[in-house]
Amino acid sequence: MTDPRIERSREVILRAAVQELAAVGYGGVTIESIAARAGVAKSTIYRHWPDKLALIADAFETFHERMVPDLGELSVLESVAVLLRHVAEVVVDSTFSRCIPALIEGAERDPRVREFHHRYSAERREALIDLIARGIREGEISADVDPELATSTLLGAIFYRRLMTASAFDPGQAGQLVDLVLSSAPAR
Amino acid sequence: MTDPRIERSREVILRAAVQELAAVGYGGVTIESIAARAGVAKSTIYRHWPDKLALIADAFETFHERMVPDLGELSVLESVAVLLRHVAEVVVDSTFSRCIPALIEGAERDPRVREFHHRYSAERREALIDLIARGIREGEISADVDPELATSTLLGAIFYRRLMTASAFDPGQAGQLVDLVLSSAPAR
DNA sequence: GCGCAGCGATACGTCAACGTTTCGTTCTGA
DNA sequence: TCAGAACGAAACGTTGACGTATCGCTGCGC
Repeated sequence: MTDPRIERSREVILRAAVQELAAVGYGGVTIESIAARAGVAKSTIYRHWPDKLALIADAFETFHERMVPDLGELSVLESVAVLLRHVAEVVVDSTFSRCIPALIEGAERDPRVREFHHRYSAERREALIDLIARGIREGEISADVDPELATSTLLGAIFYRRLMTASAFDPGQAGQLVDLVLSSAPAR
Repeated sequence: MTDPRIERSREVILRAAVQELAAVGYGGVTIESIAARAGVAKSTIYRHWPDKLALIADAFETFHERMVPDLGELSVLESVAVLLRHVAEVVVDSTFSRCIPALIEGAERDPRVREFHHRYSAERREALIDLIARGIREGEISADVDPELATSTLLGAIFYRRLMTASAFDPGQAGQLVDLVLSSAPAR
């Protein structure tokens, strides 16, 4: 059998790494601070990961929250609202949310960070694009709506408020947001 | 008179600081790299600013682009489209744009950065909120539209694409975006 | 219970950036 | 022209983080 201490160490270190990322940002993370938070010797970390980025990437891969909730038998518009509300709740306050600025900045400078930042972002986006496309096929949403643009618009509202302003998006506004963007009969 | 060398040094250093910020990010900026880029001795920088953050803040204050273009006698919807197109152009590609991730990350960790990040963001937002409110008063936009929410939505679409995805918002889509969000007659 | 592998503690060398200081040079205003 | 201010160049001490290495100890599998 494989030594259970290995898995236990890995887990506590990965968790500590995500918390550190959320707390001090991508540029601020330190192997030593992660070790301290995890209650682990620095050497133990270097036994499992070659360097800092590998650890951070691994940690994020392990602990990022999949922002796509289970949608039951709801209508498309209701599903979109539920999904957006869920995204908003995560974005407004969660460990993951506090990692986002770190990821954005990291993605700007490091191709490896960029790769998984965009990958996880795309995962959320595609769920929504598919949903809206279905809504159009089923006649619930106007065919004038571009699913891709609408998705950027819906998610954008939530992330914009979190990243660029002092007041976060209120998850209770999710329905109102859906109405604004999707329940429309374009004038032109 | 005051020595002209002072102003000349300040200017070339501030410009170099913004360029460095755009190039390597908030966490990556180095006094020495700024000095090198500016063609100036490190001691000269410390003669004018007490520390790194003071310099960065000053530089950004000096060189950030005001993303609010002059709007002539256009209709409200046309004005919004022009404004969004301008924002998109700046966000897609500009020195300022490359500073945004750095600002977001900086704002997350440092209250002073947060203060001016939010301030400049609010400047853009308020111009748009006022415009939309005017559109509602003049009957060009449905009274069901919440100007604040619509603004976050419009700007959000642009920033979201820049910060979270691999493909930036196409400024040519500005009109389509306005149609989607504002040219609506809500179904409910 | 034995041997080994994983761990904690700790010390170490390296490096990069900080911010300071010094000193000779050059530019400026009076 | 001349005193003083600003600057460039360079050296310096300090700090903090990196990543490495050593060495007992302890818990694991067999």
